[in-house]
Amino acid sequence: MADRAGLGRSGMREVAQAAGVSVSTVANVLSRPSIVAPQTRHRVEQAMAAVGYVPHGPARQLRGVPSPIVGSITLDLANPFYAELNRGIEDALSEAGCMVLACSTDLQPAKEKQLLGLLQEQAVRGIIISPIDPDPTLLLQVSQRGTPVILIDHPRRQLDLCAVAVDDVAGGELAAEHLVSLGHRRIAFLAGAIDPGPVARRREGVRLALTAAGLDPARALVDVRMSDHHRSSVSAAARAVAQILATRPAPTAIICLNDTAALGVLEGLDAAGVRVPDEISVVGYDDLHFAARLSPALTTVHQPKHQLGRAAAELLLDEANPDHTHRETHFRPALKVRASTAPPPRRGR
Amino acid sequence: MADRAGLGRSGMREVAQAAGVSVSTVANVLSRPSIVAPQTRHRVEQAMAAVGYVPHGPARQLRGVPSPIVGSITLDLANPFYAELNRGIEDALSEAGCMVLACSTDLQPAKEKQLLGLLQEQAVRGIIISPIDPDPTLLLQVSQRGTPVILIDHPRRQLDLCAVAVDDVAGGELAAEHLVSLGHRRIAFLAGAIDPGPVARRREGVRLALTAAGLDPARALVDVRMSDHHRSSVSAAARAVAQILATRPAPTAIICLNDTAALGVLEGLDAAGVRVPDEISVVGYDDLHFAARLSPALTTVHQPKHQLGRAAAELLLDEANPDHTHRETHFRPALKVRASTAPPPRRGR
DNA sequence: AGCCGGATTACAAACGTTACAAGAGCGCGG
DNA sequence: CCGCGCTCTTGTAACGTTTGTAATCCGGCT
Repeated sequence: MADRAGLGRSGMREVAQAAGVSVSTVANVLSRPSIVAPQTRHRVEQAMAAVGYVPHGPARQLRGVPSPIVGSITLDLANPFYAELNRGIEDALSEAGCMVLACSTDLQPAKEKQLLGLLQEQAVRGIIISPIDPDPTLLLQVSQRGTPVILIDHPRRQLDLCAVAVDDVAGGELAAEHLVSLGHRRIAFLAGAIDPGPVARRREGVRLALTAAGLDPARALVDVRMSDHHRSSVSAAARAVAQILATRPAPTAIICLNDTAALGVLEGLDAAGVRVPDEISVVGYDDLHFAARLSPALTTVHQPKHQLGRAAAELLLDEANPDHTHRETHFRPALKVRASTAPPPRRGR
Repeated sequence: MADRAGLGRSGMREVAQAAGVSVSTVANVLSRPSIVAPQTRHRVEQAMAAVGYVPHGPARQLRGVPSPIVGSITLDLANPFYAELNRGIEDALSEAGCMVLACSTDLQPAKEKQLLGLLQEQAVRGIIISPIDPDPTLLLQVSQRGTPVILIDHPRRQLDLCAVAVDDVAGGELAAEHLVSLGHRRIAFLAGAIDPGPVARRREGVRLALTAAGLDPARALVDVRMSDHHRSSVSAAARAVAQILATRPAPTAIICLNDTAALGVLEGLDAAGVRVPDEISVVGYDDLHFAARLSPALTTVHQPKHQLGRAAAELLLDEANPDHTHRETHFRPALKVRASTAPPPRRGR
């Protein structure tokens, strides 16, 4: 009766034996306690405690119970943006007794493909993905094979999948409109070596805003790319600064693909002795915790990271619902104006 | 023969039928291809592609194949420290085809217990945990029941478990010695509402260093605690600043439990018009990406976050090894001196 | 005393996979 | 021409659950 922990795992069989009942009675205690006589139930419960019974999830899955595990495929789970996103997913899932299996692709389509395979094999409840591969056929296949897929920040077109997104074009527009209204006429857009969809759309938003302001994007917009060794994105950005400073005519503002890159940009500008925002303005993207505390405080585009994850998880959980229909949840970005942006310097044409 | 994706999942039975062989032959193609005649093998492989076969992990597990899933239980996966840690875990695991199931306890022992249960049920390959509950018996039980447990930053004593740790006492000492050598004689230690082991040990390290310097900890060390609504740790810290500033005699330096809190402290000091480091010095902990870019750049204690996770995952993977012996991997913290620390102001006694 | 119904509990099959033992087919030497 | 050994394939049982159906027990009724 005491807590003698049998070594190794014990299953219903051991419990049944210890309680002097059949395996199915043990099963009944677990899944339909009401049909078991109270006395028997107690005996079985005591036996479960005595042998240290832990139900075996995989076996249950085999019998059709859905897995409590949800896969999350992002570019990098250490990136604070995705870390917050995953946390939002986790919070929504935990209310349903589910958990996040967090995976990083490091922008490599091959890795993404491999992860999709692994997750399918695990028969997860579903997959939430920020796709790097623009081709959606694989995702559709996964979905058709029975693993629900929720897209994050991917243009869904008429795909038969659920999605959550924040409007990246609008985000780019916000940043550019702000700079234009301050008087900037030549703006650098700093991106990585490869453009995930969201970054490309932000650039597109910038382009649209410039055009709308009567500027010629071909002149007003300077494209800069970092050599993206994914982990050291801070220092890569610092190196990109040199390139921007060497451009003629010189941009008077930089829009960065995210706050982490902006961090590196500020560092690089500081090292180069260029003052922000007096000599050049800097805009970030994401509004991470530290953005407001940088020197100078970073003007950036806010994204509802936690809510985004939560919404994705909620859509995923709803897929179990028999009358579920695929749909899309939208969020709007918001500009946070802080100290890193100001009118361009006078001599800056 | 074409890629007609059957809706829903298909198993070996469907493959066998499509290839005109028995289920066991399909199984052989998968697990011991060499014993299958090349011609048959090709036929089966084509059939697998045709029906879109995906192996069913849980069923394999039932037959004894270990799960590729590893649980990671930390205080908060959105916290950059743990996000980096998880990334280290993921990197080591991915080399072995494994994945991280990332969970947050939010400092609640009850949640930790619940997660341990869920992970056990999933029959994960093992669990890597930064425990909040100081009582190790539950963890030992989990381990005895067949789920390997790796501790992170937990005093292992003679527990029969693997562990990785960075020496928190030494970290506290580093911070305090630095401040003492600058001339500080009254130092505030800012902690959360509850102390996880690591924070308590850092405080202990500070105390030891002060004593070693001939100071009386009862006078030289001021304990301050934040009301810890876990998510808004930045603003909670800002509020704690008021409390510190009101203390008499006034501390001339603050050691924060982590960089995130330091972020809030800098913000609060800024709002209160107190200059750092001229009027007060601030030391962080963790050395997160942004620490070097704060204003002023934050002096902090560096922890090898990624390596810590990697080491934990490697220990866990080694548990499968038949001649595995439980052991401990140690790391040393390192002080990063930057601009947020300086000698105390003159009048500050 | 035999039978019935309700309340409990037991049996058996199935989920998708693996591994072992056993079977089928075949060429070769005796 | 038979049987042997070889290669390749298949049948079968088992992993720990769940679930539908059958079996058992009981008291009460006729």
